[in-house]
Amino acid sequence: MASANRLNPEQHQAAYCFDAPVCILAGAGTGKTKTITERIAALIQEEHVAPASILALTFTNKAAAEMRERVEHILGYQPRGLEIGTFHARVARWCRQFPEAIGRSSYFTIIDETDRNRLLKDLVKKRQVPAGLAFADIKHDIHMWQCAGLHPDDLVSHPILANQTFARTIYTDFIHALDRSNTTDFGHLLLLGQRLLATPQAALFKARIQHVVVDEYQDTSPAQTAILNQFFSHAKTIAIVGDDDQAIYGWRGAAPDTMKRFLQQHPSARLVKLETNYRSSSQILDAANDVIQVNTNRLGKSLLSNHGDGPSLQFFVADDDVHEARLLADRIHTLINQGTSSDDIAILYRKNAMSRPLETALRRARVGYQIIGGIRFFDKAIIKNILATLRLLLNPHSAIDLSRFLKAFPHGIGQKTLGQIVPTIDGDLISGFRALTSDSHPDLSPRMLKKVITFGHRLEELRRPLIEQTASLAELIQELLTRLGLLSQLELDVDRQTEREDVQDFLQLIHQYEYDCERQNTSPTLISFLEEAALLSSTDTATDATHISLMTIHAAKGLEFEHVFVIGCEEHQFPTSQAIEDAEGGDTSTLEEERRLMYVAMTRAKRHLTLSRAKRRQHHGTFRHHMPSRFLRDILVYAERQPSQTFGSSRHSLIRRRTGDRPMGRRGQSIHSPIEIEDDVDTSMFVSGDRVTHTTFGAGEVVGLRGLGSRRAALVRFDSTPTRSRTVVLAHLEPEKSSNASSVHEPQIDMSFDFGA
DNA sequence: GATGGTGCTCTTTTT
DNA sequence: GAGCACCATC
Repeated sequence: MASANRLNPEQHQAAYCFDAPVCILAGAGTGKTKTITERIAALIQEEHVAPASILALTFTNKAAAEMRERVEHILGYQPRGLEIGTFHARVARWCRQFPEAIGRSSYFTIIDETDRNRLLKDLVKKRQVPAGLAFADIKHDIHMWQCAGLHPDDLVSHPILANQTFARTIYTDFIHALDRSNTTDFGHLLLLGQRLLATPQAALFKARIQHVVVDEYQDTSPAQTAILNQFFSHAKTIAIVGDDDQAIYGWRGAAPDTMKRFLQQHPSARLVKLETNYRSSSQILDAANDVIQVNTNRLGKSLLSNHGDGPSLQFFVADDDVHEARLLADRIHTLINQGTSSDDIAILYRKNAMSRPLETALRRARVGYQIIGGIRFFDKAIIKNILATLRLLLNPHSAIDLSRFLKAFPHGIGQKTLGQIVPTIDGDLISGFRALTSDSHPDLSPRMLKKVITFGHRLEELRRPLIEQTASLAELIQELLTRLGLLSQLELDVDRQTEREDVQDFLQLIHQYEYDCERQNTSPTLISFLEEAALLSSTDTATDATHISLMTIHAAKGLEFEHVFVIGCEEHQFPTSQAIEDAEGGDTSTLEEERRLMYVAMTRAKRHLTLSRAKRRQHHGTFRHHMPSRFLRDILVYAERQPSQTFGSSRHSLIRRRTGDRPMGRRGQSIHSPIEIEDDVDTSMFVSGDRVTHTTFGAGEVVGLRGLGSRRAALVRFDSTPTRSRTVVLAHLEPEKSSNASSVHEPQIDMSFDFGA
């Protein structure tokens, strides 16, 4: 039992609890992955359980891969049939086994968020939208129903608000459209899984699963819980792992009390708390606890550091977002020069848009970085077009993919004709390009009809080699892209360098996929490749040791770094405006989630945690001023209650850019020398309202800023043509001499958070 | 039907 | 700062 020796007593108790369901409350950095991998290995090795009877569900593919690897490492061999994966990936696999049980045929496809929204929008357009109802609200309602595991049929008996009836209609249309086009989206996939597990076809397979392990249980939605319950009812052992303080997916339907409810549903369950933190210094944990302790209704646990003291936390205050990015880039540049490895450094932010100034600053400082999440490779337009083409050829019923295909590769058939041949609502069983070859289109002119039919036959021709798999996948796809003319088009166009590279990367990826399949003794089919592409999460990218990592806090969940920088610690950014407004209206749940998010961010750090804020930040082209985040205050107020600690060794030292007028006054405090900023030519030079002069158009006023390809531009209303604004390149603009416009935007209130001065 | 310019609106977070 | 709808033009 060598493996068990590596566990501490609590971890051991959690891993080896086989006689009752166990709820493992695992704080950040307490070795929960280790505990569950040991558990899985122990089931196989010591309890002699068949690997195929174990189902382990994780939140990301990356977590699943890591878990599988670690289990294999402990066992020393690859267990056969072990079901490890994300909810979505497992469910998709099961559905693929019994497609007809859920009203699908083989080769059903999974559409992504963008395509789903496009479909929803189309459906909304076909109906009479009630006045005052925004698309966002409809989308939100449907999303929430899907998370709750509710099918449109369930809504008949389910209480809904009066203003939700239209959304319900659209939801019904939406499900019909998915059924008809043999597709599904992320949300519906889980409902299909739920339905599948209730069918006789799945009974055998369902009974096979006898041991269930669920990671990140605090973030499971009711739709996911419903699937779990199908196994919980007969499973011999159950282990759920999670941390209610790290529940950050409420907007995806996860209730913050999910863990608590598991305990209520399983009265015999044992609660095991893992509270020894092996990751962070006590300074970091203390500060993180200061933030999280404000929340009410926690299951309650207190993390104790096993690492002891570390350096103090650091704070930066920057003038604006660009300045903040530069300060960080400088600091990181220095760290790396001093020998810190790049993969020990991460910058975390609340939302993706915050990465832009960072990217500029890091490039300038010659610091290699990679963005985890953000725009995925598979989200790039050119790749999406190729994927849509492949999906369409595989699944001729997919109207969504047909529409995208025709936009990407014009065949003289536009959206109008498409609308006439592809019925998206009501009745018709034919859709997608199968609709093309059917000859009953009374609305079309004979000329158009001929065009459409020819086109349909062409697609059938393109389709055949893919279905019959006459050559390797990579060859087939290369051939297809050649026949569509895409490759020659890209060759000819100088401006499409990036796209050319992306397509090459894509083909390379297919090669890689075929190679991987070969190694794992599975056959590389197009459908399995597409599925992997669809379900690959944005955070699954492999990390690279020569680059620092940039990501949202959500994407950082489960990761750890020696140095963590959390930027944008400002009211209305973090916490978000929405959370602040909700709280003012009496609903503190979103604010509590923001607080947990800060807790997650802070506990990613092992030894060095730096928090920064900018006094003003560019929003949609204009600057907005922000007060320091209340979370900063929660940390610092607490620090002040500890007067015995001198600053140099205290938990909270301070680095602040000297503004020249007021160096901070505390004894022993370190103040960095002033940091020079050179002026940059970018949009932050101008803000809306600035008076400018253009080399040809003369004087005018900036009304907006925008990007124009790789160049930056401003939207200017010129005095000579006051009725319309013009987009002009920044290089042609100069601030009008007398202008004082930007100083008008100075803050009315700036607490200039003096951190205990 | 395709294309290109223009001016709105807007996202937190993602499987 | 991007995506989108809308319009004018070819």
